[in-house]
Amino acid sequence: MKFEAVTIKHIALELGLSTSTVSRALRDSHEISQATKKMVLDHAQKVGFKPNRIAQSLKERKSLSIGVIVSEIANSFFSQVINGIDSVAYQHGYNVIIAQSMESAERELMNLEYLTSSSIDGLIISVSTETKNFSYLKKLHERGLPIVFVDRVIDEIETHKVIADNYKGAYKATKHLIERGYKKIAILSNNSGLSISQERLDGYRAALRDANIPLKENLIAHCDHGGMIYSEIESAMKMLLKQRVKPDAIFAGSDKITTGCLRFMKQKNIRTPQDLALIGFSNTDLTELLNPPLSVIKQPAFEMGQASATLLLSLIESKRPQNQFETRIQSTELLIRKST
Amino acid sequence: MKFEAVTIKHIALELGLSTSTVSRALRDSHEISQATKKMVLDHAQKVGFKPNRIAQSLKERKSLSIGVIVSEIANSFFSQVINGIDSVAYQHGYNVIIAQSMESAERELMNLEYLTSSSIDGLIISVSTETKNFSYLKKLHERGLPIVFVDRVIDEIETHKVIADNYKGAYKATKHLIERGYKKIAILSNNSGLSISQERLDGYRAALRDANIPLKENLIAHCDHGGMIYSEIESAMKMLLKQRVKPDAIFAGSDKITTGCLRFMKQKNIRTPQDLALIGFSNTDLTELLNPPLSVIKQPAFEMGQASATLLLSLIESKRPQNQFETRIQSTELLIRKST
DNA sequence: TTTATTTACGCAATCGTTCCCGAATGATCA
DNA sequence: TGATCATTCGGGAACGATTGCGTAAATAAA
Repeated sequence: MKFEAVTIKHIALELGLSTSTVSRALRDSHEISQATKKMVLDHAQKVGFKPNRIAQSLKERKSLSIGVIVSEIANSFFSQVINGIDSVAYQHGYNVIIAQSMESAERELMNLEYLTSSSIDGLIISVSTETKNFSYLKKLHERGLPIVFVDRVIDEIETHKVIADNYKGAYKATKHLIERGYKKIAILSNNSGLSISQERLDGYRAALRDANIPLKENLIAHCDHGGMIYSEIESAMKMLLKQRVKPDAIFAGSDKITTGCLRFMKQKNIRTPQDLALIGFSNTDLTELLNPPLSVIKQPAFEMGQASATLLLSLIESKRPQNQFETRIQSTELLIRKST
Repeated sequence: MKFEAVTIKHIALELGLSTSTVSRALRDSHEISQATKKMVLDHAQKVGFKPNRIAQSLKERKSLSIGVIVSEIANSFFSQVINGIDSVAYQHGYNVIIAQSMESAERELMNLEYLTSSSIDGLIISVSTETKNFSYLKKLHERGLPIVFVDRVIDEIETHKVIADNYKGAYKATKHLIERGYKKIAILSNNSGLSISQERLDGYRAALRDANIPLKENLIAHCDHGGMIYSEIESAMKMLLKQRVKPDAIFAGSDKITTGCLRFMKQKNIRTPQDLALIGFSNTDLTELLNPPLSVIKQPAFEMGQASATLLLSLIESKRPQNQFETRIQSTELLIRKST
């Protein structure tokens, strides 16, 4: 069914003017008399005229909307990031079109193709765990699509990036565990292909090194799907707990993995922190209400969203191709609670 | 900076054809020879042609995108709803444009005006707590914009609606509390203007009546901003606990309010369930990991999203104005855990 | 009065696609 | 052989808004 809208043509017809005059009057052009302007404006108001944004987009060759691709909306970190993006975009009159990859490279590509068929002016993306082939993304970027990476970045593509200080965050978390007296600290990391995983792993390694604790490779586990599937957390944990040197603390690499760990421990009646301490990256605001209240590394998700939107808009609205790009590293927060 | 795209015109020029022929070839029209089709298709593939969706939208008078307005994305219930909407929209080739009202009627109106300036084909909305004046929404609907309400509906506008069985959910929760032996059951409801609040309050009242427990008006409190502001939960709780007949159980009316209550009790060292039992509507998947594990009424958020998207698409794609509308009531689930 | 200048508006092209008409071609039939 | 058709393609007008350019009328300057 049709939604009949008032156009500039209707107004022109009813007022006995040309469409150009009406358009100019609405845009407050200096070459239209005050009298005509008032007449047009009043009439437009009366009939509830709203300029057709699609026609404007076609004419102006921009859509005033930005695309956002994240792995999952229903994830506290990403929903907060989106919140930040939305707040900035909204202020600047931009629409936000959201798509989820669900950690699937295929869906990510489809979303990408879909969003970029001239319907977005720029893109903010946090790549999926599966993404290995980023040639399509790279091609888009080379053809001039403004892109900003947030959280999970691709080093090979040179553009603005907004990330949390994963290295320092992981370092702080590990150091905290060490200071608490834990000796056998395992890490349950996200997919190893992800930038964040590498950075966090580096932080973990550095903290151990600085404390002269030897790194044990078999205390490092990965969740290839970022904890999207509970069973991978389960099997990773089982693997870790089967080791000869059983870990006394777990450092979890993402929101989903952190809560997944806690779920696993509860199921297996593993007490926290007595049997096994737990700390992890997380952004849910419920961590202090959990049992036990979780020690976490919290990322400034909302601010990261804001920063990426700001950077993207500057890219979109800059007249000439940009080649100076910045990587904003935003600091994380260590919240110490009962689980460590 | 510009993102130069390949158009049908380029292809036509390079192949020595007219734009009409190219267009028809791409759309697999019967009046184009197989040879020409193949030539066009191959070439389009080669140069990476993607039809400009904006131009298509203008021509076809539809945008293939649907608008979604919720109070807040970073709320587990709504993010799950959006997830459901997205899954259906995606399958049908529709974009989802998301906007948040942040429980503000003003922002809701602005989003509405923005989204409807010919850039969406339909709307799924869950109104804000503040929304009292829905005349603009009604006008849009009368002018033919397909609208589906989800969760928080407006009775006065006749269209498809998707809600959870709030009445029965609240009834079950209250009955459960009664069966557990609680006598003085308070309800901390959402904004009283909201449909869901009324339905839940009705269920609460009915359960008390059926158990011959007199209803005490001063055990009913409201959070006008839906728990968006923590202080309103705090003051409501303080009010309830100051009553002469102190409640022994709290029934919380929304996700935010439920966790807000728990937060309050933790702060005040009120033990759950010994000092005060707690049950509430909630959709976070962390409730069982909380301290104590929370008994909750869980809504089928994802399915509600799917249903509303399905209904909206049927509305959009129906040829003639619809006047038979349905209200889908989806059943809730009572999850009993330690907090009651 | 004539010329120059400003003011206020209309014409028409444009953005990229789609689609209604024609029209040319070759095949088919009476 | 001339008429009828199906096939295959091009011309050009939309969709709604914007804008460069042209121009009539009104005003100012000479």
